[in-house]
Amino acid sequence: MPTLADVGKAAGVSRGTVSNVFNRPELVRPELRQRVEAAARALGFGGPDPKGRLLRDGKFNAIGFMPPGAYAIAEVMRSPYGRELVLGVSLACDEAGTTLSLVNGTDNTRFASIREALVDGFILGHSGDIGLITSAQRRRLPFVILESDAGPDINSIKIDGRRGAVAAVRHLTGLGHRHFAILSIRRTPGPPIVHMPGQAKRPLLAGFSLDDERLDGFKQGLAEANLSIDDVPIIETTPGDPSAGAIVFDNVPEATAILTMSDWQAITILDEAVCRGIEVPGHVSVIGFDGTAESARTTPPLTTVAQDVIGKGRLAARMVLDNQPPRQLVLPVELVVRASTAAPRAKIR
Amino acid sequence: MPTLADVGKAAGVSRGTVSNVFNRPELVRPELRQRVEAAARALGFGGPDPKGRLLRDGKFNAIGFMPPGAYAIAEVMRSPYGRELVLGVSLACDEAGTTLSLVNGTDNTRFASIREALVDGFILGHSGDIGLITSAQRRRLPFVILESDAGPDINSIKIDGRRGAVAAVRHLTGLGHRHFAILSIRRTPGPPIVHMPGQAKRPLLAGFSLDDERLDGFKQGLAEANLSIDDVPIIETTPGDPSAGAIVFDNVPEATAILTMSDWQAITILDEAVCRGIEVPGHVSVIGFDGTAESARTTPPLTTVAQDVIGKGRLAARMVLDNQPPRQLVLPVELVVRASTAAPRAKIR
DNA sequence: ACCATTTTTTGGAGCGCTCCAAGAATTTTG
DNA sequence: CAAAATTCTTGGAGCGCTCCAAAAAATGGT
Repeated sequence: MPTLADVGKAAGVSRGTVSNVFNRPELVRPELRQRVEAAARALGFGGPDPKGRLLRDGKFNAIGFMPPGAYAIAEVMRSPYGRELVLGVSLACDEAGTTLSLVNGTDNTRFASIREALVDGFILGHSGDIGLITSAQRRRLPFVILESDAGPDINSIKIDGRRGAVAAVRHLTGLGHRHFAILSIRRTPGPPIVHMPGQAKRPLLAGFSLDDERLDGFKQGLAEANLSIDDVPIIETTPGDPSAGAIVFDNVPEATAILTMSDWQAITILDEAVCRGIEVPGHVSVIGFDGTAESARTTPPLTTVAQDVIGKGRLAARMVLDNQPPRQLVLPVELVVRASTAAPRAKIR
Repeated sequence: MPTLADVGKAAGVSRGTVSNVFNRPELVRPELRQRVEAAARALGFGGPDPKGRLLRDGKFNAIGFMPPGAYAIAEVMRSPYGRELVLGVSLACDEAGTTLSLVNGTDNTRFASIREALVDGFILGHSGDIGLITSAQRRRLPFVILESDAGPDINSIKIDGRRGAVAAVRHLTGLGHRHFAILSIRRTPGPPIVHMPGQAKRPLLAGFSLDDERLDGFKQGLAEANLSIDDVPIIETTPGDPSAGAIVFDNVPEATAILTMSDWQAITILDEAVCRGIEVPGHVSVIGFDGTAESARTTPPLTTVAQDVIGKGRLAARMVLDNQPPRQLVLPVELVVRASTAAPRAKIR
């Protein structure tokens, strides 16, 4: 690979002049410029190597997005929520002329990824892993963490998940539902976990604030209707697990209403319901979370706890781009009632 | 920002030793190591700055994805096709432990972006702009261009658009359709362009091989049914233009079948049809392109010319990651018949 | 033709790091 | 206990570039 110096030698000029030819051509005499350009062409030199500039200037002109939990970029791109989040981030990046790096973080390489990412700041998908946060702090770059309580010194953005969860339950109990199932999120790879009532270790307050908060909201909503969350089966699946629907229907056939943690999960339920000839909302009501574009297009359209995912992504990007003093934002949610919920009519089957 | 040298000074050791503490801790005596670590902590040094390493090693460990045409990252993320493409790329990146940089390329900054992207290779979304390709070649990095004929020296991957287009038309003429409208892609920002039959400059062979090829396929398919593409109105809209449906219905009310260049466009038509009370496929048949996941979820589900978008993205990433001698791949397409096409029944209105 | 300006070109300094050969310290061996 | 072997630590070199102050060349005015 030829360098500026090589081209300079070939053209009989100095390193600095060649640099000028490429970066501030107006500074160099046209005749000389042409000679240099010819030399560059002859050597197959395609412009100054960004590595050198980088070291000099110290700016990557990029922000990094690190997938939530232990998941990979591809899993983010698969999820409706993840896609909208990335879309929002990319919107802000487009505006700022910044590159968006989707930083890969597999379990063991995650910390290294944070240490080494070629970015000027980053966005951490939610994660209960405190190590990640300290890793990020060490890097001394602006960053923001999503859907995680990380204290007052750290940029964070989250939605009011508790309120959303309460609203979801109120809507359903208001419709007359008394038999629920909750589809929660399993944060580690693996098959679904079924927590039936009465079992010892129920997944409340497991350390992931996103889920905790929503479960707590469900609990509160149920309590308002004199129901106890302890009587409600809770099933945890990884976000896109296609078997979620089957597990729920198999384990909780008596449920007339299913609360989920994401539209994606709700869609899984809908799909399985179609397979089994279970009518939604005839036999069972299903409620999503996030209010992604997909939720409006399902059959039937999903009732869901909507948030502005795109706006959140954009805001997150702006936060790291602007590098202001840390703020903790809590964004509102809104229950969007569509056609996947109705008064209970009949038991399944 | 403290550097290795600063930490070294503070701990009374050399730069090199500090580097070893962070990169090959087993080489340095535990006692010394701890002293260095303490010094690092005291100075708030969070590990060697990647910039330095980068210059030394010369590998970014990242590949860049540059949006097709003149569009921005956000526009890619909005389009069903773009999302699946990026998903495919990210799949390969996950496997390779590589970062995926979504490189921003607005019109004028695009060439600079290619020159400066901090990547080891890149994927160019399709583009008729030959300048981009030479730009990419100058950079001397492995790259692949999508949906573009770029000659034998350049990695390229495309689908067999012509065959797909022919299949789409055959399907519709076989159903008895004689009145078509074509929704094509406008490559420059701006409002839709309507080309009615008999007008001078029709958009055939405009220089963008993706569109050209498909239009050519439509032409061939129509010819097989003794129809001429010169009698078919062609409307060009930017990929996500929501007004596409309205423009088509307003300008070509007699069409019983609408051919599009993407599922996204077809979905636009479907949406507008709902607004106007036009039945699909009762009043008009609509056919998509790409076979994205979305196409299966519309109402009615779309008949579409399917390709393996995710596979294509993955393949593209592998190509630049592997850096083999240039290849030109043409991937197959398959007509997927769903419910958005049927025999013509009645004129609209 | 000469000096004062203005325009061009130059090359040193330094960005932060890792590699590596060589030197220093320590441990082992005879 | 000295010499040999081993383990640690060091600091120069160099990655490719841009900035900048200073030198060189060109230009203009008299």
